[in-house]
Amino acid sequence: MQVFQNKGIEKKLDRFKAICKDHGIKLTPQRLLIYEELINQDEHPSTDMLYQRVKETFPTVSFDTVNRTLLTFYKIGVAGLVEGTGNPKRFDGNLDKHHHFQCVKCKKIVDIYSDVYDHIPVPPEIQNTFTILNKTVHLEGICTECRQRE
Amino acid sequence: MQVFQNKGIEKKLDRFKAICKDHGIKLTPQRLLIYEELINQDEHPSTDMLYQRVKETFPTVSFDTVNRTLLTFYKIGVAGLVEGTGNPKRFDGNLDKHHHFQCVKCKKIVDIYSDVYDHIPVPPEIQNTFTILNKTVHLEGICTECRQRE
DNA sequence: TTGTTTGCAAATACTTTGCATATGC
DNA sequence: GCATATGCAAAGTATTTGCAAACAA
Repeated sequence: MQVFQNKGIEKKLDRFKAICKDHGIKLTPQRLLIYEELINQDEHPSTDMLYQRVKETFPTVSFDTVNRTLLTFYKIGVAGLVEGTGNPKRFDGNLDKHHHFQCVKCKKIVDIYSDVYDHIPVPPEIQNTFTILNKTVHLEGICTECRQRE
Repeated sequence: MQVFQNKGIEKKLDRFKAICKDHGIKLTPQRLLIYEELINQDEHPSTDMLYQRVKETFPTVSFDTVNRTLLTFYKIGVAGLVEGTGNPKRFDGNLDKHHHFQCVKCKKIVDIYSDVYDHIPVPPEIQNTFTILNKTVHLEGICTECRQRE
């Protein structure tokens, strides 16, 4: 089981390195570490959240590098950017097709996997007018913890 | 036709005034004007966009008041806040159930009305775990103008 | 070696807060 | 008259930019 998990990470790392090469982007230790920390998390971190983590193993890294790196990752398609109504930006290392639920109280974001959501149709008028690149369902509400806390 | 249009606006204004009263919120000329400008627009304005407009008929209004007012409107439920990945916040005077398409190039937001989208089901695991308050579909892509401009 | 990346610092953008004055109710 | 709202200014947070030194290729 452990082996499979590692295999998955190795695979992602290889893919990551390939994408960097494709984009003429250098493989620095900072970038590698930031990438590893990002895919290691499921809390959809902001730059600061990730900076705090990365600093632990790489104390000299700057907030700035983490931020620029995440934006670069987003641009070259190795990271996602979560939709929402507030600040700061929240990133997503999970590129498998999925959707989100966000708690309006604690701002927690939870991944939702749904075949139905993946295949909702694009209305024909839209299909013909725009080029659709992405399609996501966003659920909003109150999570169990916050409901109990009331 | 013109009459119907005005009637719709009158209706909204009445509803707006009622909601303000319910929330113990005073009806100031600024608020009234900001509300009118907001429902008069379909470009999902940011505070600044709306401030520019409001200033034309009310030159002494401050950016600050516009911003605070929009946030208040959101809180009492007379305005929506558009989901997205960037800044600044974009508001929405249209409270009819609808969804959005956003152009990744020019950031334009277009309303989408779809019965199918309005009725997508909530996955049972989610239904049982969280209280769902809102459910929207977000499409992203390239609009006609931006495609031609390439 | 060469062009990119980093870390730092400063600048900008966006949002929020505090407070005296003005104003709706 | 009283409590809230406004306008202003300042502070706070988030994001972006410029640049010299460091580094991957």
